[in-house]
Amino acid sequence: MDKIFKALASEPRRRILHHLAAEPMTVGEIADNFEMAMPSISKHLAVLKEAGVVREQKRGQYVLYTLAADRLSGQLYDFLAPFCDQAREIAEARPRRRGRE
Amino acid sequence: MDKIFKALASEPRRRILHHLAAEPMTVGEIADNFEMAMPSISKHLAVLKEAGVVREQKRGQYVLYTLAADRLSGQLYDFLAPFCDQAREIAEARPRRRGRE
DNA sequence: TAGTCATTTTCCTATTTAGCTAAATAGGAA
DNA sequence: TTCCTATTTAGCTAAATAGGAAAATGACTA
Repeated sequence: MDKIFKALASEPRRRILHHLAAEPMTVGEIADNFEMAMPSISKHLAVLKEAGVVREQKRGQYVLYTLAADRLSGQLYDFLAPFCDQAREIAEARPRRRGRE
Repeated sequence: MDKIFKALASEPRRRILHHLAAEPMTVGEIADNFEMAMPSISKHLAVLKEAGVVREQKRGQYVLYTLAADRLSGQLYDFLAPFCDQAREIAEARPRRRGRE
């Protein structure tokens, strides 16, 4: 739970998620939308991946990043569950995935 | 949107929210549940208040802090809306409050 | 008034984080 | 192999953050 909030506590990282919501993209394509240098984007992606909210696929020399919207919303519903009835219902209705963190 | 994620990106602050979910508490009562010194708790509460997820009421020399669960969940649903249909429905159904940022 | 209690503010230090450039890694093409 | 492109890693500096101790504020009590 710590990782996801640390990951989301960054405007550039939240912007990256919005870009990935449109379609999966390579690091370079993402970087084209930012002023930031590519290594910085790469590190932001590593943080998002560590938090489980994006997935990466090696495509030859490219790395394609995909939004894991289910993990993003799932973790936030889990967090909200103790504070909000609707979130608790949603969280409980969600299939619990095994293994992945 | 930045303030709330910065606020939640701290385990002590998330623990404080859980305590306040049970009942409103003074700074001292909250601090009794932590190893941390009271000034540190006070500063964490200021961050949470700035993010709009707790409210404070002066009670003589005491300050009573209350969880603003509606603001907490409301902001997270707003964030999730672009990523999750259920969140979008909930966010749109919520009465938009004016003025309070 | 002085004294006490609850809380916040100030000031300080240690740690973490963000961003950069340069170098390293790895895949594809010639 | 060599070259080129995409991405990550390393190393650095500047800025932000967390926490503590001590001082300041504000409210109640004797």
